[in-house]
Amino acid sequence: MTVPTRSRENTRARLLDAAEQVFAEVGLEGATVEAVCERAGFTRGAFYSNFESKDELFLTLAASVGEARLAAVRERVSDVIGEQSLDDCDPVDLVQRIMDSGADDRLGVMMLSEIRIRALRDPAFGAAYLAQENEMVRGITALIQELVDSGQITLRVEAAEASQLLMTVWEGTTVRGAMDGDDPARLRRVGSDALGRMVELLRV
Amino acid sequence: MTVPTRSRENTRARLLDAAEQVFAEVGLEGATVEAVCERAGFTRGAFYSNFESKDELFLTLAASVGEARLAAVRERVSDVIGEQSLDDCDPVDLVQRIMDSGADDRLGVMMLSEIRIRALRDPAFGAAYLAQENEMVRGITALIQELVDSGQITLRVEAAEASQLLMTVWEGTTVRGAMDGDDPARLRRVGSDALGRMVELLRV
DNA sequence: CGTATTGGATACGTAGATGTATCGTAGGGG
DNA sequence: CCCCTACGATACATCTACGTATCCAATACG
Repeated sequence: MTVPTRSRENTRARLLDAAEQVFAEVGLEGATVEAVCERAGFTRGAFYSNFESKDELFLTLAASVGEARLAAVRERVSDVIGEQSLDDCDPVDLVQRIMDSGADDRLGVMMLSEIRIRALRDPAFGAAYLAQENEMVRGITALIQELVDSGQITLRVEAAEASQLLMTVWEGTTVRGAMDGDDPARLRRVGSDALGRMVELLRV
Repeated sequence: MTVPTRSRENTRARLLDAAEQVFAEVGLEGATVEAVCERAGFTRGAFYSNFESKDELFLTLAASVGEARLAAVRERVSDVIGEQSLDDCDPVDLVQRIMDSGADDRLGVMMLSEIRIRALRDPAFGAAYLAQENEMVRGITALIQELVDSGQITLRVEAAEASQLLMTVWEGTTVRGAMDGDDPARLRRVGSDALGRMVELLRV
């Protein structure tokens, strides 16, 4: 085929993977292009052949991570909604299944924090980030609304507000959890627990 | 007095102030020592005469910011508790008064984010940060417990858990608010509103 | 097969940030 | 009133990261 075999796409992917780790570990500003290349097993030559600058790399990576998160949530939501028996499921369990593994490992949390801090500083980027997150919330809202409509659960607030709160609590708890321990299992647990308790609060 | 008059303390304070702004704006790694000095109206000579490195400056600043936050919450809590008429106050209002202005301007949010990300990466620092935040939560818990004991309010969860949730929601909402608009008034509003709704959820 | 093209490596020049070593000066102590 | 100390400025050497320009090799294609 006309597609390059010493695959450009593959190189880009490896660079993006490496960048995700490095950015998470030392932060965007702290990361050097060379460090990213080294981890990916390339030299800076390869990098500048594929990206214009560290910033472009970050933007690309952030978009990729964001889309992956969004896609994951969408898939999970439609999975759950698709299940014929929406009735005999524990709502707490449902919400946990949706959010779990959004970014449940330490590095994921760090990378997300890095993205958020950039979103705070750069208005355009921030708008994009918020738009994406709103999409996630909409997805979850749809699911919750489904539960409400089917009489599975009765809420004390609107579905939209509930999902927004769940999202916020999940994010905050995950970050907090990542701060005092590496254990990924415990990290996941902490997030799930918080969500569960939050759901209980939201129910009538 | 034996205390230097071209006041060392004053210089340190000015440098810390400048650092807070610069760190918030461009991040810890992105900030240059020279930028901090320039904003403070000094040269790097003054800096290295007062601090060992940028990192030591950050640590000092973070400690200072943290202590200020903690002190503010403590003071507000004891103010509120001290008020003879704890009975005719709106609980929602109380909570809002406590948390409001913890870090309600854009720069404050950014600086806090910077501190949090460092807390994520540096275990020792993270432990210190969490300890401080737990102290804040304890203070708020005390206040809430007071309200519960006096029969002013009945909660669906324990006071400790309630205050932890309030803290999390407030932090998350503030960050989110800072992302899509500068307006400090609106920012404060957004935070307060979220707290208000959360309090309603927590009540029986 | 040989050749052109493309992906990646090497090498180099440059800019900016760091930290130190030295100097000048303002204020307090004798 | 003068000196001496401490604080901050200036000057300098170094180092790291960046980006570009050039070179080498592998692969697609005739």
